Amino acid sequence: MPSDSTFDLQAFLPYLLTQAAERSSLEFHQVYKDRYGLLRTEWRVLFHLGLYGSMTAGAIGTAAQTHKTKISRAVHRLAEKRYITRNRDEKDRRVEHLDLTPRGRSVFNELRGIAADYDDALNAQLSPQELEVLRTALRKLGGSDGGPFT
Amino acid sequence: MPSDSTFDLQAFLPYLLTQAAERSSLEFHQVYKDRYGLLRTEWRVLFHLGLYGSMTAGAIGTAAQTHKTKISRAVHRLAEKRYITRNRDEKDRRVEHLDLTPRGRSVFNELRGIAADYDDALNAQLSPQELEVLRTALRKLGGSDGGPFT
DNA sequence: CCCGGTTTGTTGCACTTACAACTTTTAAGG
DNA sequence: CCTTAAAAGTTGTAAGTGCAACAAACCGGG
Repeated sequence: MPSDSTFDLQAFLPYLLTQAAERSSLEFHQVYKDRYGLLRTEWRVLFHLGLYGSMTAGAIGTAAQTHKTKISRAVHRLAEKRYITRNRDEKDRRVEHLDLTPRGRSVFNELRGIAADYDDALNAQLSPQELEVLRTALRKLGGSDGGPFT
Repeated sequence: MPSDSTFDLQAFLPYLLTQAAERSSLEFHQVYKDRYGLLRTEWRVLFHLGLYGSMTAGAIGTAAQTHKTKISRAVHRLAEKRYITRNRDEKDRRVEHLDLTPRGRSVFNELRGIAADYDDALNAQLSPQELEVLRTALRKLGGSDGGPFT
């Protein structure tokens, strides 16, 4: 016998968000996984370096809201694949500056194109107004600042 | 040196969705994990049974768009914890009908209350109009029907 | 009735992840 | 200086996940 309350799973934001996130990531995930053997965090590191240039592991972790152990292992594998280089900072030798190799940049460029196309396909499902509101709302919910959390 | 294109990670829907989903699930996840030792899929199974009554593993998997192996393992653990019962269908003995035990229902009731409160806190971050559009958009993106996929 | 094909669900294994503990380096105080 | 604390990453281990292979039950035609 079902519940007697009015709680609606189909209106519960964390549930809806997770469903939409998983579904919308799936196809693109398949591409970078099948073609380059990349995991999600590796893709994220690659894209941060490709879009924003040289960064440290910590900076990427902060920007992507990803735990440092995940970043650490992603960096390790990307370096193993020769997609990035790691250079110790001479001033602060705890830190390494990460950069794409030519090979890494070429992978990034290809994936960026695919991502852009894929994003277009997703966006086509929604009206421009919906998209605008959606992005604003997602930034509020996903941002590292404010909110009912902390 | 950063990219020369206009691709914007902060506007890429799968990225925004994943960030918002992870962040918005985190606190509630912590509750059902710490208080009842439940994993996400176990919570989902519990909520489906609590809200919609007796279901089979397959039906839950379809409704929640979750792979059958995850459902299978979640069901196993929920039964182990005595939160649900499993009853073979006499007509089709491949199938089991799953139901909450009194204990399971009590856990569900408590979590449902917490979820409702939590949802309120999330909703308070957005205007009613934003919420309306957001839910509509998320259902389009997360639904198992239509879309640019398949 | 029985053989191949489907459906429902489970399991083995390789792989990924989370969490805490750890190393190395830097910074701050006395 | 020397001690203690903090910051940046790394690693060990237990646990969860994905994928493919599997068993069991059903279904339909010959």
